[in-house]
Amino acid sequence: MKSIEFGDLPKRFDIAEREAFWRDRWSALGVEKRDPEAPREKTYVIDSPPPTVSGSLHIGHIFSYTHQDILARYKRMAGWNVAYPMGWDDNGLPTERRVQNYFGVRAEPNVPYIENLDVEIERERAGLKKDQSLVISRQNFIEMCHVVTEMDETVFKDTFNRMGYSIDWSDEYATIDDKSRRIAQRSFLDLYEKGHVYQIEAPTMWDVDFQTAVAQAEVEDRDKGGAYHDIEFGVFEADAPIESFVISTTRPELLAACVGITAHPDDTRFKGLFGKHAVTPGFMVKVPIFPSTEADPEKGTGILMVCTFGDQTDVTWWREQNLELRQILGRNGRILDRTFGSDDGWASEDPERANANYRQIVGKRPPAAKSIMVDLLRDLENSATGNGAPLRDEPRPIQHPVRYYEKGDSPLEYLTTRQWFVRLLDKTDQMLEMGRKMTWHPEFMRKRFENWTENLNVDWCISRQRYFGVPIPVWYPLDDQGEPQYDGAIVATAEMLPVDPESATPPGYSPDQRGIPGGFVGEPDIFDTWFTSSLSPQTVARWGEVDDQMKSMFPMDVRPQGHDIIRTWAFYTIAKAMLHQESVPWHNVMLSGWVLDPDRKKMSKSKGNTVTPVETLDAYGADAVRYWSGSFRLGSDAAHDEAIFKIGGKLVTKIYNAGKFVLSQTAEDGPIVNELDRAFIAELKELVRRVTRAFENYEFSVALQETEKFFWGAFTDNYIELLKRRSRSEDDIAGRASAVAALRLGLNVMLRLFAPFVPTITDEAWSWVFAGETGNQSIHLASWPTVLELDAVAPPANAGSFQAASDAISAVRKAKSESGVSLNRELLRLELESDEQGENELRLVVDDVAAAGGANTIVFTRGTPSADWRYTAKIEPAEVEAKA
RNA sequence: GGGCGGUUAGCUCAGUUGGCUAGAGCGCGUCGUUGACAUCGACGAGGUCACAGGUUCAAGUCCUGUACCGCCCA
Repeated sequence: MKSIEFGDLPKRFDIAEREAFWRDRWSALGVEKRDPEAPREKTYVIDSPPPTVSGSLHIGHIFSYTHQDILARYKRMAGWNVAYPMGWDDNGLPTERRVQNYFGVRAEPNVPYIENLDVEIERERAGLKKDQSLVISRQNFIEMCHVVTEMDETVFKDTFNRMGYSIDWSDEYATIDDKSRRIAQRSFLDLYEKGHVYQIEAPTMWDVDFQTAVAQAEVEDRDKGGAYHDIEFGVFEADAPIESFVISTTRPELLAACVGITAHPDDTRFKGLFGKHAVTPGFMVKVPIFPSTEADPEKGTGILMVCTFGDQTDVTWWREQNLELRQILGRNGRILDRTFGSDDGWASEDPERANANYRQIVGKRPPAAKSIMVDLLRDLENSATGNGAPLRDEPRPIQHPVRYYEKGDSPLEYLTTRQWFVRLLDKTDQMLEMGRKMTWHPEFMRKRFENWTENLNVDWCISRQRYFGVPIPVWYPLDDQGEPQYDGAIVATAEMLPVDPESATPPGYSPDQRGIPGGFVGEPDIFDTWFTSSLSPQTVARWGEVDDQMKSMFPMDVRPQGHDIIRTWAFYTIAKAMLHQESVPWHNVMLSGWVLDPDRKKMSKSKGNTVTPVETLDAYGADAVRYWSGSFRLGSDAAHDEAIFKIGGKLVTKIYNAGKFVLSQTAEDGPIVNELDRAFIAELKELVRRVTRAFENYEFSVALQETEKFFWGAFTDNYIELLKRRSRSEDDIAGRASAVAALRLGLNVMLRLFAPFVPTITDEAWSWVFAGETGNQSIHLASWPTVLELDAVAPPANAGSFQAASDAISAVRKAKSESGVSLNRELLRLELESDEQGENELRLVVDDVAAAGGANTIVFTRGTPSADWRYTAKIEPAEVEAKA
């Protein structure tokens, strides 16, 4: 029997040094490697989230990534060929913003490309001040995005490695790399062929700062202060005012864009107006008055103006009532230069006055335009009726929800632009069906997916007017006037991918035809970043590539992710798999909660309450941080609690010390024969059963808790203590062999149960003896403990033996503690009071109890157990051995 | 306004399909400790399981309602 010399191991476990050692060792042993040749049914595929590369990881990332690594390590030990890839989501606005801030640059079209651009030199040349941005070409900008994402990826990778994540880096990808771009464009081609995408020029939600369209999923409501402005309109018949009414609006700056008036059909106050025309004050524009059930009689004055466009209902009314389009807001969020009385849709009863007023707001942003409009409406000259100033009262402040792009700082506007969409509204039933085919952990998260799907009201807008992303692989022919023919879109062919239509030439054209009449023009837009990241399963499985592995990897087994991106990442991924493969993308979805600060607030950079993982890692080590993460249920939010890192650290120390102790015990080889040892193994068997079941149900925190409880309680506090004498006995050779064998088996099994949570300390302890015994160089290459494996040990004569011994030794400790006798003092005689059953149960293991209690003899007396005890130990002061 | 989750010891959280006396860690108190472990051990105190009804032989657990906290959506 190989054992260790206790003194050979350091007194303390050097966490930082050993974690570094084991990271290298795992990678040398290829612990994380999958076998690409293994069949699908032996493979367990994790669709791990590619983190957004936009600066730094925070502790919330670590929390959820740890959950998936715990799963990966468990599945690997349980015999699966685990595919655990990692990607980087470097597309999109977060990266662009970071580049803007990091380098102090801004991209604009029609700026020449500079080779080997040195920002500092160019800034100096342009004479820019600190807060001014250097304007650069799109291509230079994209190059900088690559530089920044590579930098960030290195940092992220370091942290992931320090956490001991068993990521298979041979499956690494980035959403901007060639393969991802090819697969994203392939996705578009497939959707185009199947008729699932379309482009349309229509009002869409628009962020005026980023100057791009946004999708429903990226919109959030924010409660903002605003004000109702009561404005009088005239009602005209035969070009003369016959009556008037007052509307309430929070956006008087859109008055020039007013194209209609509406009120609820049952509203008796306004019933007589329907079918007539109103005239707007200030601009004297005639607009129809129509009924609509969408109008809320309780809101404002009950009658309101319809503008192009104030909100989503304006869009609906505009469409349904076939109203004029009078768009006054430009893509940059400023009021456009328009002329009343000039062409169609801009008629006015008094063009001169309209234009005089309008000129005052041209070029302004909505807030400035608003205050100018309010002043204009205080002017009686601008009344449509001659009844006095159109603004009837001072503005009335209110709080109301305003729609924002989640990453934006200005309210969203509705602008008519041409955008590409994926048709999803007609497929919500199929989406719900897909949702039901998957198991959600925890189950209630399915509801969030269903709610979102049921409430979807716009198709998925996938085009973005940005730079750093995957180009939409499309060109448009130019007619004789050089105008793009959008209906004749030319889609790239499969062989061309990945392709940038801004530089590549479409089939059937020559490069010199770009931009000239009769030639072509490339689509300048890129995809929504979710369009690419929603293909993570297809990307990892190399869908459509020469080394396509869809058959051995798809559908995947599990998608781990945060619950905040169910409506985006989960939703779109399910949509893509449905549209492309007519399948679910995975069988399980596993949702981690958030990390809250100790005041129960969500950690975020803006609040300044974030904790960086690196400082936590430095303080406690990876195993302790993993312990913290593993102790929370899926889906539930976790407080960032220093105390739990400390407990994790204590567990690491305890495993180290218990391991050292157990493996330094020596004995002849021999079977596990003693009653107490067999009873202990029987308990261990039950533990293995429970922990395995918990893992299979994705209940990692239960698995950890069960193992931990057994380890501290049954194993270290009781079993080891009960065996201390026998495991060193000089005369009970068989008993000693049995004790040491059972101790080792117990340690061996528990190390494996702990391994997914605390991979370093368990592998360290494993390496001392078990690695050599089993031939498994790492515990992470060893197999998961099974009940079958423990069946080799015969069952105890009495199933209650271990419990009885534990209860009895507790009673002895209690008695010693209460009579102030130190625990290791010898007793000449120990009296144990119990009922008959208690005595019988203890008879088989009484020697171990006596040894552990330091009692020379145990005498049983009869008593009736109460709720609190089965055994009562009685110690006479005279029977305590004097101190040596 | 709709949906979801939570409310258990001073704190952070467990509590499987309803079933003996509601658990753990931290904190607190007392005691102990030089042959695994001071990053320690033992023992102890501490809970009307948010509230009100109901189902049941039996409810922290199931049902109904209420309150508060949080999240998602409108």
